[in-house]
Amino acid sequence: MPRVLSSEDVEAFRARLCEAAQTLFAERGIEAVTMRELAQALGVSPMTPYRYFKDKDAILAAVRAAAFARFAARLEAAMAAPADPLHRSRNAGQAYVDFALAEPQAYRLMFDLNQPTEGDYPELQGAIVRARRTMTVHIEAMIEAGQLEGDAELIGHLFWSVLHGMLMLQLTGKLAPTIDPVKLRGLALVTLVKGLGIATP
Amino acid sequence: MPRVLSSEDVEAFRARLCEAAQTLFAERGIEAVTMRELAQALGVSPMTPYRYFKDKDAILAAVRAAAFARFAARLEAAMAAPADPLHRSRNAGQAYVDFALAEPQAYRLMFDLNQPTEGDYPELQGAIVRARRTMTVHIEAMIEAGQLEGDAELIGHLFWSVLHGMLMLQLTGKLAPTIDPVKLRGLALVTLVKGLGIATP
DNA sequence: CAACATAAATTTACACTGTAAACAATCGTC
DNA sequence: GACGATTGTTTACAGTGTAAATTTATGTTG
Repeated sequence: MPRVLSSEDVEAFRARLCEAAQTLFAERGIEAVTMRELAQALGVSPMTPYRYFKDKDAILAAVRAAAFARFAARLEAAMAAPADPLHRSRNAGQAYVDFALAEPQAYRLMFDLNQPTEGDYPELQGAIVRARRTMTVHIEAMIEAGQLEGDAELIGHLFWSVLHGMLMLQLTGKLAPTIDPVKLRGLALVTLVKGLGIATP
Repeated sequence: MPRVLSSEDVEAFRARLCEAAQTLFAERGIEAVTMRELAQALGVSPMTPYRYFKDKDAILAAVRAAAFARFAARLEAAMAAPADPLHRSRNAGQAYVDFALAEPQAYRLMFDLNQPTEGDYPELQGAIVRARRTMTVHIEAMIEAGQLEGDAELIGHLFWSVLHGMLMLQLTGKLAPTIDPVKLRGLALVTLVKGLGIATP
């Protein structure tokens, strides 16, 4: 117990806690994880996390922010390959789906309606803004390349809505048993490409 | 306290409880409502609801089923007016949005990722199946009318995904401040109509 | 009609949750 | 070397969902 904690130590503990929380969430489900479990996973007494986070909601917000950061990083990585805007667009969509299906609990938490609004957590808000910008960047590129016309931000939100809607219906088990999610995503893609008038080579 | 309860009485109590739950959910938010509050709202002791529902999840499932039933009824009503299939389609989409925005807490509960899967609650499952069928019926009508080609169920799920995705992003506050939800829905409509090749008069 | 059996409702009790408040232990500073 | 502040722990509490025991009230029966 050092008398004073460097801000690096504080940040390190927070990171360790978020990591442990994320792991436990993925294992046992989010709502099944308790404060005491979390503390025990860090080998620390039940009240210690409260020295580093105001309350449980603050922990969830930090985990959400980390998830959005990973998410944005994946999208950016998927668009780093030097391809034409249309292909980058496809890669981004695929990365979006891959992330949601690889880390469903994280995706759940990111878009959980029961979580408090992000307004109270600046770090989380920043992560969301970054992810959102990442999603519109390639639309702007397509517009600049003359492959598409319209409001980039609005079109980006349309793509986002379609992806999010399909994934949520799938993750909540609302799709009919006869519906193949892959086919659905294929239909969505060709419909959007045609409907928006995106120029295909 | 009659000695034996007719099944009508049982059903009546369940209905009263669901109604009270729905009201409290809309007022104070879903997760803030407790079993004891619910019982008190019915003028009954805290354990009495357990005579009519196995546990809290069963109550939530019943409320969800009722919400899906109201939802399906709204959609059906919106499509009852004798218009051509395309207009009925528009009306259905509008009714979908109106319902979600008029009863956001109900819509939240219906598509809450934290709720147990509907497999354990046959009544709920039936309500969902009915709502889903309602959503594909007008697509089939358009195909039969020669205004559209393709798999009706798949296309229905695409419409559903777009509506659900836009609404969830809006309800979770994930839309950028510069995005007007009405504009977004307008763009979605014209894009789907054009992308799917729906014949417009 | 009185006594009982039984189903409905209540009361009590318990394990568990998040967290506030009091407490103990440890280190840099004078 | 003693002090004061800060970290971590212990204790305590109100509130949750719900299991078990208990009471209450009624339809049936001797």
